[in-house]
Amino acid sequence: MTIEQEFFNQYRLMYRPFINQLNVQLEPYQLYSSQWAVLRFLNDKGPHSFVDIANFMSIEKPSVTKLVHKLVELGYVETMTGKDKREKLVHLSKHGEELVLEIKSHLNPFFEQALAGVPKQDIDIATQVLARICMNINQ
Amino acid sequence: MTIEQEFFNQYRLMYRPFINQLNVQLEPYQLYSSQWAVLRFLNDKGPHSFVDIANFMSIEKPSVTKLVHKLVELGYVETMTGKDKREKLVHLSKHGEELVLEIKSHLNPFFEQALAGVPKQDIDIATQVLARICMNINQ
DNA sequence: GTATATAGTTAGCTAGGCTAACTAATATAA
DNA sequence: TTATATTAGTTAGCCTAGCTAACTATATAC
Repeated sequence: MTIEQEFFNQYRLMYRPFINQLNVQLEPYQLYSSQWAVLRFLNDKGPHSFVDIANFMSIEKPSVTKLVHKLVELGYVETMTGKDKREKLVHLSKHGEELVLEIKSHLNPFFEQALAGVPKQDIDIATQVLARICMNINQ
Repeated sequence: MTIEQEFFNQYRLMYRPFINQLNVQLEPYQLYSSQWAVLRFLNDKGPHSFVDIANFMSIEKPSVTKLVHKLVELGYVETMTGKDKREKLVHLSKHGEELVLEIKSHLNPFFEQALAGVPKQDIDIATQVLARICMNINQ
């Protein structure tokens, strides 16, 4: 088994336990991890269109429609017309902004526990490896 | 944003592009990535029961039933009675074994390209980080 | 010998995506 | 300037990849 194979094995092996635990953490807020990903994107990068969200998350437009409409329903985001009459910009509502802050701090202990015993330097390296793979795959 | 948050953001951001590309690579073999995960497990770790597969993959038994039955249908795995009349051991068929070898070598260029420009040492560190997280989450 | 636990199955559900086909608005090219 | 092509978002209906609840058959414990 090559070290590349080993890496991707391990990557995939981690996915389900991680997502399951993340969903447990998010349950008190009645959010699923995919919805949380949208909220975090809007919080980190500001208001964006449906197409922007689709591109960032590597999903298709109809999937974004569903996610955003659900978040609108929950009152966490709002939409406004964008640079022309076709485009809609999605942004966090007041309530959504507060929620994101609350969830971020709620998740921190979980993240820290998950990375317990891992040197900060190694976390940085691993993050850079993941980012590089994204770049390599998407170009 | 803490470095832990950054790591998990990046982890999740990579998932969809990676799985999409992996499924493209597996398409010639009429396999989905989840089915491939089962084949690889059986190849790497030898014959195992349905419960073993469920535990290893962090999924539930009924999900394993579906996956394995499909692989039996495709002729890639076979089942035999295990250590008592309840247990069934799943193992690769002759055809399945050949296929795994073929797919592994087919995937190598994809994995190498995805990790292009990443020092071997960093791949190792990243792999260990992922393994450690699995351990931390599952204990 | 009865209660409990374990392995696998079945039925039916959900999250989280997808494609195809559509509308409305905008941009481009003849 | 109109006809054509492109873009943003939506709708309908599908699929993968999981899930829970309830079941059967077998094995274990008391």
